[in-house]
Amino acid sequence: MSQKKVRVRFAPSPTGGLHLGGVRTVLFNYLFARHHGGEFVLRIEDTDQTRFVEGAEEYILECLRWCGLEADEGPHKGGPYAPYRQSERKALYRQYGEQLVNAGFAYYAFDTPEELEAMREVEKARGNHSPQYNHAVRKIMRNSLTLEAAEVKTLLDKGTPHVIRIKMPENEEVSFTDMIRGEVSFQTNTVDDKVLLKADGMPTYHLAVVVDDYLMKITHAFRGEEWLPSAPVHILLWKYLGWETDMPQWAHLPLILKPDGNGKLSKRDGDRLGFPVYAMNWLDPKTNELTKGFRENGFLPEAFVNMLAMLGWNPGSEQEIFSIEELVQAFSIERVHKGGAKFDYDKAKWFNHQYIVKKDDATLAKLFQPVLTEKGLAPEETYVAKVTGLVKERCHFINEIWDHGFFFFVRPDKYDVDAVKPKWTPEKQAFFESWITVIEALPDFTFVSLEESFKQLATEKGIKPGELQLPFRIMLCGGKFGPPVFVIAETLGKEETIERIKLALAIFA
RNA sequence: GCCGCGUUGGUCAAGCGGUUAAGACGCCUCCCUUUCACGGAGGAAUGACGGGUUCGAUUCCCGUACGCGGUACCA
Repeated sequence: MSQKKVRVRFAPSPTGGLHLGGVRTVLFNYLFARHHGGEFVLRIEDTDQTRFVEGAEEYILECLRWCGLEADEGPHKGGPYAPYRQSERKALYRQYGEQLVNAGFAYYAFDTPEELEAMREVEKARGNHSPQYNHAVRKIMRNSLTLEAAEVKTLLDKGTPHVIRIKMPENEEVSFTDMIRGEVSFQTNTVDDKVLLKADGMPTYHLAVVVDDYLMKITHAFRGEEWLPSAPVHILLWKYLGWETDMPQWAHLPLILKPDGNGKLSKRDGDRLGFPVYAMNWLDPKTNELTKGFRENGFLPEAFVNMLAMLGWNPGSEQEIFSIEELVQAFSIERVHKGGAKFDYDKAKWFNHQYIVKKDDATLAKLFQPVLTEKGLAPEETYVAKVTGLVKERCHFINEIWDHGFFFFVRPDKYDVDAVKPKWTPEKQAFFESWITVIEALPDFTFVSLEESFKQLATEKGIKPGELQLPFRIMLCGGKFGPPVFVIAETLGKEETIERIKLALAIFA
């Protein structure tokens, strides 16, 4: 066992919003690094210039910040292995491609896109379902393996567009031990000669990921399961570049699947089923299309992170609610489940509810403030906090504080009269009229004294207090909801309570 | 098609050769509350299929099925 310091990396390509699954990959990286006292680096894999999206990198950074999963090194703060954007490391890669060519592990290929297309057509016509540029095909294409050395030199000297491809060996088995799946192996014959360096001089993911993981001294590489099929290319590259002993340990994370049916969860599913898929709102600068995020939907980052941790990983105990510190403590990559997990929004809501209930009222009130502001309301902070404390038990989201407590801020604009009228009597009307005078004179306006006087007067008038409580609730809230009535009254205060009783009495009569 | 990975209730999942096959979400019933929620007590519901190996398979092996992923000068 080497004693190398653990270094992991999250390497997104900045092409859009950050998906749930991406955040989970970040999380697992982060937890693993912290658990082992290692470092977590953020590397931007922007080698495909045609897919560059304005603002995507900033968005990713902001997501990590919101989730509390910030990287120790990255384009935002530099570090000993800067730069952390592959586009800024462009000059680095070519030498490794050439080293590979010189060692006979790779070759120059001059085929034009048209020639490639023609080859595929021919292959398809021959019944080849998905033509590959492989050990057989490379023998009939235009590359440094088939061309005369002198011609290759001329072509190169003239600056002819070309790529560098890996030369996959024939009849070999490549295997490695995945931290989650155990031994995984591939036959090299089934893998094609992947492009390593593109005609524009940029490396492909395949080259860049191994060069940068090596240069950045990455010890453990976690990525989605969709990368498993190209693992043999990467393994071979580590070997061919002579870095085999420094190769990181791999772990291919299971996918997050859509709740209904099968397949990878996509933002489309979110739109379709009515829940967010991205961490935060993402506005596509090209299409102007807005994709909803967990943050804007009223999720607390701790809840979001906790929920994600339990999707594909479990501690082996019955504990489900974990602070980030507890996660760091408990996390182990071996306990990551192999199979994909269907995303369950109801469970996500449950997690958020747990955290809302736990969170202190003042903080919650602050997060809720924007909703109030948007409605043109500006109640006192302490009042908002008090209300929040009263209703949070029934909220799954921050925004729901309004749904469950709006009547603390505005008078009801409609009443559930159907719940009152059928059983309304002049006696009940009289009860409330006289109770107003009773509470007006109350020395203290607390839910205890309110309830006492309410029940006492009801008994005096020969009405069961229970029959009066629902009408009273509707007077204050407009409907059958909310915290205990007398607590509502106390919170509203004497004046407002009396006013609402009078207003409602006029309607009930 | 080919290659790879996977498969325990509706969902997340524990288990690592002998269990009444945990727990959570959701659902249902009841209690609490003359609102709703929280809380509490119950309930229904699970090892894809077929072969082995074994005294004994959810657990190990092999097939099959199904699902997913990959099969680009995208990551």
